[in-house]
Amino acid sequence: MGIKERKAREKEQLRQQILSAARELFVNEGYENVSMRKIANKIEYSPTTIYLHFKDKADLLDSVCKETLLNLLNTLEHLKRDNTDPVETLRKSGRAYVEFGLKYPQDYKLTFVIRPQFQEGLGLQEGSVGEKVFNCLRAIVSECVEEKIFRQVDVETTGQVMWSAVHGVTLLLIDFPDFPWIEKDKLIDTVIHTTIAGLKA
Amino acid sequence: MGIKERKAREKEQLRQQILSAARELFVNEGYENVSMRKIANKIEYSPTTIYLHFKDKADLLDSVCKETLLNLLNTLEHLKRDNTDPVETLRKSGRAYVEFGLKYPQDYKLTFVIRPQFQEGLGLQEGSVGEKVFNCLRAIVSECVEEKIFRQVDVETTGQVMWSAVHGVTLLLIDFPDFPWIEKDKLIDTVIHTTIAGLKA
DNA sequence: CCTATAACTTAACATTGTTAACTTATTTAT
DNA sequence: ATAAATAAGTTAACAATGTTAAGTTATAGG
Repeated sequence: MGIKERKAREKEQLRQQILSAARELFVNEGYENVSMRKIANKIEYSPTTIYLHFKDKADLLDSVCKETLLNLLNTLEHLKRDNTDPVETLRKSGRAYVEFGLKYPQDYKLTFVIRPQFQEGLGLQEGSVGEKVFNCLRAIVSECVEEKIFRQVDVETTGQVMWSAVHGVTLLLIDFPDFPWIEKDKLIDTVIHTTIAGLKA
Repeated sequence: MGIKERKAREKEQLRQQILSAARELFVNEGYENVSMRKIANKIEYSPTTIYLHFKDKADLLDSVCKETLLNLLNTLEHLKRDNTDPVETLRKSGRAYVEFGLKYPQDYKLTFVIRPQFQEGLGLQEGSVGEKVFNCLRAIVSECVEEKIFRQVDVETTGQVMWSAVHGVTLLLIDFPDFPWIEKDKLIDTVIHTTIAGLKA
């Protein structure tokens, strides 16, 4: 019965092929400027083959974003954590978050801006990767809160404030590259530093 | 010679008609889902007439965004300012900024997210409305800095940190309406409060 | 060997942004 | 007043888009 498994493997392989072709094109040319035909050409299949693996273009985007979130999750979870200083861990995580966004700007925008527009009503459903990412942030924040380093008792509030800050600076730097920003690294550090300072009593 | 002026007036009138039809459609159905033909139908002209007033669809978007920025500028400039307390003015401005974004979410996204994607390389050119908006923020921030209320001497840094915070929370609330946010007003206030607290010594 | 099923393609549909060519009306110059 | 020029607007067409339905081909199971 190994023959059925080979088929399944081949199918999964093609799925991955489509996915990585789509990602590459989305990232380089922007979601709107990539047609199903372009993706199909790249993998040397007919356009309709894609529809055997993905419901439509939005579904394809969805899958690409899921991968991006997995990458982000992986990045955040594998940070060297200083167990004696939770605030330092939070700072590092914030830094890593922004850096991730700037390293893969199109991926970041695809995931956190474009996708909500096309796939509306995504509220962090149970078991989703997005939920895991936020849980990761929640865990780090909660350590800081539990040790009463922060004024704010509420873990949710603290986490959401932190997310707002890093999300904001990431998107501004991506979307307005020609704006007269101060030195980029200084801005990122100051945003994170300021937010953490503000969260302390 | 009043005849030429009438013509010009009529032309301007049609331009405005196109513009407001476009805005309404963009806002209700999203930039991508609005075709030139749809706009043309709405104003009862042929599609190509639009091209007599606007270079292309991106130019139309540009003009819509310019209006949005003028609205935002107007909102910010007409805030009742407490001249004895610059920090309170900053707080109010931040609040007004976020509220503006949430009141016209599609306009906000169009201006600060979609437009940079289609009209890249817009770096706050001289005399632009965007520049005026940022100058407005700069002025408020600089009062706070000059009175040495803030740790940070640099006006630019302070302003950009503040912008990051309000931009971040605005977009998150717009893009993920189903996320389990804490109470919306509390989040906005906490973001602004935290940032300002962090900016103080 | 036949049949059912899976994998894939071809052809078609309506819709998109945009351009070129055409018509019609109005202003200017002679 | 009439011819020429200009402006305003339309019709028709282009290539490209996402997606579906129908058709083809090869392979698996009985």
